[in-house]
Amino acid sequence: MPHLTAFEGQVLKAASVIPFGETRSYAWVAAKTGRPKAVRAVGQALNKNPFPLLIPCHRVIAKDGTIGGFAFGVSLKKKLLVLEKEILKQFCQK
DNA sequence: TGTCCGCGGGTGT
DNA sequence: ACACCCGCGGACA
Repeated sequence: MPHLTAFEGQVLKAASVIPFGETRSYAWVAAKTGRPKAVRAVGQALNKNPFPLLIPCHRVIAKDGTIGGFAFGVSLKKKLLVLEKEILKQFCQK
């Protein structure tokens, strides 16, 4: 747990709470941190993404549903979202 | 849709 | 203290 600022901690915390197969907006995360207008700062925090494997940062997308960006590539982010969606579907069927 | 501006926090200088 | 970066959001045309 490298030196994270309080704000970054809040962001990561909020992001880690996002349920599997679901998505939230940057504004949503920002609201969770108590800084509703700090959406850009949220993006920066997620971009740094100290724990890519622990934080579902790919579940955080823009409010209009578009992918803002992703540290490992937007295409991968899309794939991950689709993949989770598919997996979730499998669980519902079986 | 496309453009523009305000926004908060982190980091470098 | 200042400037610049950033995975945004909302307003407006």
